[in-house]
Amino acid sequence: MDYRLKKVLTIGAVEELTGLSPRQIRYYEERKLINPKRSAGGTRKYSFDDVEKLVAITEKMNRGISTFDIRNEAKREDGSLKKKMIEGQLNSYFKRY
Amino acid sequence: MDYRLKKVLTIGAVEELTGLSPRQIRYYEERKLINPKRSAGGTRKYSFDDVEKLVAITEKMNRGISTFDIRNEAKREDGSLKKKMIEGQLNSYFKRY
DNA sequence: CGTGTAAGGAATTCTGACACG
DNA sequence: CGTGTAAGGAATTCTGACACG
Repeated sequence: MDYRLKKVLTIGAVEELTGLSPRQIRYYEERKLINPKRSAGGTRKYSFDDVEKLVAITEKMNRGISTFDIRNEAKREDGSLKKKMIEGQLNSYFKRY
Repeated sequence: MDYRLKKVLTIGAVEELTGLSPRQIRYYEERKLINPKRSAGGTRKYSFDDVEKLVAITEKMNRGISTFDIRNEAKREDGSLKKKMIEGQLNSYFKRY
């Protein structure tokens, strides 16, 4: 019903809206961070909600958080947020030095 | 900004959302009832707003109103609504008998 | 781990035209 | 007038793999 949840966007549209490459978008799907539908022919279909999730994912990736941790964060929906933030900081640290 | 105005849907998505054929969708564009954008490669890109317009157009077509009159209606934004409704009834009449 | 890329194929869309009415 | 369809081509997307690190 809500436009935000309609799975109608092609990967090209998502690419344009998020700035991410198709490779990254497909990879985040492989890591279960997003869950597009498929057309009868097999092409992926995303929602604007997926686009928003990808933007949030991108921010976390930039902070050095792994797809694995992002996945867990998403599942816990929040929970031990502080612990995760520290992990993020640590990951970020090891990446930079 | 608003999802409703983003030109990101392919004609296939619009087909699915409206139930119209690609032929019909392209024809309504030719008659200036909608105005999709184009990708760099030339594929049409529609918004959810376009989808809503198409649904409204479909209703009017079913009442026997011509694309020409629908176009005028859209331009006047309302105006002589009664007159138009009568025209619609007449068109509908001639189509049915 | 996260992402780029070349490869070959399949799905999607495009245009212009003929058809019917 | 409004819409279907076959035709040929171009744009878009898909998967699996190799590469780098």
